[in-house]
Amino acid sequence: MELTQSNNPYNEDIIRISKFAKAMSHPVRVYILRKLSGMNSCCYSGDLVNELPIGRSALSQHLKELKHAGLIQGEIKAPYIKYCINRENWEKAVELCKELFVSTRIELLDSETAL
Amino acid sequence: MELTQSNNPYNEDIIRISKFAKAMSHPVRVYILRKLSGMNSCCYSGDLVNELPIGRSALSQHLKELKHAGLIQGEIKAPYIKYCINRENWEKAVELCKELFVSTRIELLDSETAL
DNA sequence: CATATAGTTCGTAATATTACGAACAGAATA
DNA sequence: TATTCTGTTCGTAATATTACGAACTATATG
Repeated sequence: MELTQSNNPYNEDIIRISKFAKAMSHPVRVYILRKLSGMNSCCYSGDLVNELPIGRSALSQHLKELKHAGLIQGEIKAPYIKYCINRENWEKAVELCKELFVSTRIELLDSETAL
Repeated sequence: MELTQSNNPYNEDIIRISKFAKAMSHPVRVYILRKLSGMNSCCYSGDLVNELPIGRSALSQHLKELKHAGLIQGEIKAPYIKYCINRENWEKAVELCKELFVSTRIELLDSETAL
């Protein structure tokens, strides 16, 4: 099958979901997102280096990738950089997941009410 | 930091989420999962080859990856193979996402009620 | 049995991911 | 100003991902 403008089967949502998933496809990045996704949570690169078995440069690359994916943002608090979730894009990701899981929405709601 | 048995920061959930995300990190695989995740939905490899700009062998690799991740399963209906979602693992993935998005649960519920 | 059909596996090549240490940039501090 | 601290970028190497076509397996069909 030939890919043209008119018959592109990968719509905007599919591309967004795959990019979001790619950003979350490494344990280090999931760890960071989990840490940051709590209400008002933030952290510094140094915190992560102490918690994780990874070097500073590799960690910096992971942070860069999460920034590039729009999922986190860094605020300079010299000499540190304070990282936190990019709420707008994070909620967009939540939306996309919700849409994908729409067929299992019944189960989702069941477990929500059980909380 | 050294990684030992006792201080492994990547727990089971983190590993599972990253593996699930990896399985969803390519547009072809998101397309397949979206197609199959609807109630009682299924498809054949031939359907996908006709819908997507990808060869049979590459598609087969993507299907293999989704199978390996436990997200889909194939049932032989010779000469075809009928693919569908592996509901058990799919719902586990929903659980993990829900847990990750727990901090944005308020927004999630808001949009649920709006449906 | 010969052939066609559906799909997988293999071999290969191009590109992407991941990690490390060294070198670097910028700000705080002695 | 020299030094220290935090974090990024660069260069490099190992490994993983992705795609293709050819060859293969298995089943259905003439």
